[in-house]
Amino acid sequence: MACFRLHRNTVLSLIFFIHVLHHQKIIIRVARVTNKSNVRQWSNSRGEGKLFSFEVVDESGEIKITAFNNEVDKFFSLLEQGKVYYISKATLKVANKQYSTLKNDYEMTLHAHSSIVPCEDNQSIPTMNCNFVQIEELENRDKDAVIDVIGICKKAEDVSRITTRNSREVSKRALHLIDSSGKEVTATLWGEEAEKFDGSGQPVVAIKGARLSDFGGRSLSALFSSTIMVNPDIPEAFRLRAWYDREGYAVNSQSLTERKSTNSGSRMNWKTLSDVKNENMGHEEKAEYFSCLATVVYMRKENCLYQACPSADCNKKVLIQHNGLYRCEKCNREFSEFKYRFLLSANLADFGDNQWVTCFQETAEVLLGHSAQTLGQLRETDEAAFDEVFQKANFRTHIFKNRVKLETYNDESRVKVTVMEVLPVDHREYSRRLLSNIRRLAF
DNA sequence: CCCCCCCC
Repeated sequence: MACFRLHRNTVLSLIFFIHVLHHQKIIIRVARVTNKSNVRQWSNSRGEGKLFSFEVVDESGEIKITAFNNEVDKFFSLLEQGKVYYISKATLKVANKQYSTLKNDYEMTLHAHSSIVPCEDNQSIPTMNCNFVQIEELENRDKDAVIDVIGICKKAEDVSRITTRNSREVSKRALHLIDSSGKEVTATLWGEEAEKFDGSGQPVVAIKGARLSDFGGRSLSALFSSTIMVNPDIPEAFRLRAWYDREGYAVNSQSLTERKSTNSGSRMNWKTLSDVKNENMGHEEKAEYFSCLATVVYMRKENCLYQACPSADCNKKVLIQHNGLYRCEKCNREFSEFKYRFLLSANLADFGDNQWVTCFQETAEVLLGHSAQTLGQLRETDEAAFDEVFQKANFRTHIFKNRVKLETYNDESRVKVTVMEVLPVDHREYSRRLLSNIRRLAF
């Protein structure tokens, strides 16, 4: 075991120790705690216990240090984020890069003989190695990049509880950060960080080590290893504060994170029309869903409307009787009136293929821009105007959310595509998706 | 000795 006695004025760095004292008990002169986790319990086949970890920085770099069980009791309350300590006799081991975003191939573990002593004389120790990326620039960074960001928290959403895929409950809170690029991004905090965050007074928020996600276009998510600083004592924060109070508050900022996430998120199962055929979508027992960007190239206007039962939740086709009344088989009633409903066959095309689809009431109304009732009356009164509605709706491009299912008529099976929703094309989001496809294909 | 990084 190596034991180094250091002079106060001897600057020995983390890097130095790593080279000299690999796999030995080591001493760090002084280092600042930049991030400190909560105490966490673990339990697995090898046993159970508790731990916490923290990260320290000195002039040479940064390293993660983990404390288990007794060392948790001994050191957890002593260590404070931002403060400087003498740390000695920790064990060095190779870091598992899979779980670390720190720029260090090693990490350290505290043990029974480790000692941590606060250091008051700490002017020379860097506060944090932040490399802030302008919010505007996030647009050009790769998904999953871990970046440092600083911005004014223009708005903090309320904390909420969500259930994860692994059915764990966790708190989350979304922050809307804006910086002097005039761009805005949503950053999500988790757990205790989400619960204790106070956004009053639109503070400067710096997040070191946030993960860039492509949700809603571009958004950020805090990791366990992220450090969240509110109104940090750094020049960037002062500059932002001054900018915001002088002019930034009035900027009509544009967010990189789309507000409406339903039509841009990864939930959408994007397909081209040829994908739908090549992948034999809808051939399974249960229906499949896909979204596509496509252009309407033809609509069968002849049979686009039918006369439906006028009762509230019945859309059954009615038949005119000899007595001039309309009969609904489902309701077993006759009515003097009917209501028009859409059942529109349309042919959609994208760059590679085309596809017949069926649009019922709501989706047909979006495509044609008129209610079934209006169009039904128009057909009766002004055929030219009726035709014009179709002329105008044709060759329009939309996003279509569809359902595909195999249907059988007279022993003949064919795949039927029903449009569930028609959405406007968000060209920014669409371009981003194309770019991300290109990136993916480039691998 | 942990290693969870989440949700829309």
